[in-house]
Amino acid sequence: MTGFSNTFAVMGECVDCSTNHKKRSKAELDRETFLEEDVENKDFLQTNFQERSSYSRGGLSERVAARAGFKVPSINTESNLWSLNISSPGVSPATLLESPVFLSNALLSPTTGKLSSLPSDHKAKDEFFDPTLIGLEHDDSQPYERTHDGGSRDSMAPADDGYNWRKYGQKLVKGSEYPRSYYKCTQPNCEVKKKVERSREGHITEIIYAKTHNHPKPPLNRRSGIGSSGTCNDMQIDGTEQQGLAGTNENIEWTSPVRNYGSMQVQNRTQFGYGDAAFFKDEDEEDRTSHMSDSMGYYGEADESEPKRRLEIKRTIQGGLPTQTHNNHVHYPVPHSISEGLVTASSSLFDFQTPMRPPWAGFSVYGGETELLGLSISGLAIGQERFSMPATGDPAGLMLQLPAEPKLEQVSQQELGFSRSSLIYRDTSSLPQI
DNA sequence: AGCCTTTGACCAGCG
DNA sequence: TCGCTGGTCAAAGGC
Repeated sequence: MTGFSNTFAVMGECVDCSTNHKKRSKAELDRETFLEEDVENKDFLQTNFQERSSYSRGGLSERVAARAGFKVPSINTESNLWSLNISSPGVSPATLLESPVFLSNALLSPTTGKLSSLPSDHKAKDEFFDPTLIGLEHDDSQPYERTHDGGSRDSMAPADDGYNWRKYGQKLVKGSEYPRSYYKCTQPNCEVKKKVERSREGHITEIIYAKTHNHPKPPLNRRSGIGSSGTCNDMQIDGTEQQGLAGTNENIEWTSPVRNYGSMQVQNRTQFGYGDAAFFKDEDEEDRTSHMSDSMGYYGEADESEPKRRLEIKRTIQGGLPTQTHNNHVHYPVPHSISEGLVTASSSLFDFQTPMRPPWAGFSVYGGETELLGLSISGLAIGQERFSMPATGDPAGLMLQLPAEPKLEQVSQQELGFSRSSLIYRDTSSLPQI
């Protein structure tokens, strides 16, 4: 396996975790006020799964952001927009979104619940985790993406998410340090646009997508081929059925009705789904539970009976959702899977909120500055192995720095039982408990 | 030739 | 009505 860049980073806004944070707008302050009030709600996640109103206003992402310190993808279902704040020098967020690290359940076959594209041997696994394929390899000499024509242009290519974009404008937006670039999907009749903000160093600080693609991703030999090169395109896919599924991860073998369900959700909501609470609005809890499992592609072990699984995934829900354990030590559902499919995205949230998850399937964020150090990311559990990378934290920006070499750990099938392909943010035992 | 970025101008919404 | 702001247009030029 080639080495990982040590500059891979996921950075979000730190919500009032230090007094040295940058000045914030009134809207941000108002939001924080709202968030502080909401901390009183211990079951906020469950609430958000059941209450569309708060969810659709982006409350969930903001709450998660408030608790996790990350600015997570937010969804505005009314405007059909979502935004992502992410900084990844040399790694396009879009690539990250599609990488196995963030794709989690996307690897599950919606039909069988199995990892449809799972390599069967070590070599294959290593290849699968080739960081060049998932966009984690980073050349320090290229702090940002450039167009593939050798970087002769001064411009930086938009975050490559597999689609072709044409820049049609750039503007320095008030309140933003950096200019905002406007891109349109070059596909005829596709109205998808995105706004990208980059820092002076070329780091993408924000991406906002609008609307959804009404076409599959173009072939790889398109003009702009950075980032997605080989990411997910080597798997079988029913291309005719992914119409409307924005950025469908080609790792998924869409062969079940779940595909249609997912497609419907994406078309009606947002390009990158995150959670699916609204879908369950009019359903009773059991149905909701069932749909959750469907939507997230989780079908449990192959030898489990459907009623048993239903009863189990229900007990989960009824058992409460321990989302906050201490004042400053919080286990949060982090949107680790920010892939372009709602099926995947919805599952990620559920994975993180469930108390059924194995003990390592948590993500801790500490309120103090130094406590972030030592935070680790355990990645995609694949087959019998788990991919993990110790990370160091940047207290100011919540930047997680990954070491050169990720670590593959053996993971028992039992551990993998609940969510075998989920990316796991794990708090290490070395982290201080407050 | 085609596709892209750049960039100033224009437009629409809002207070 | 006016100014501000974000978003878009379109001509020019590069690759």
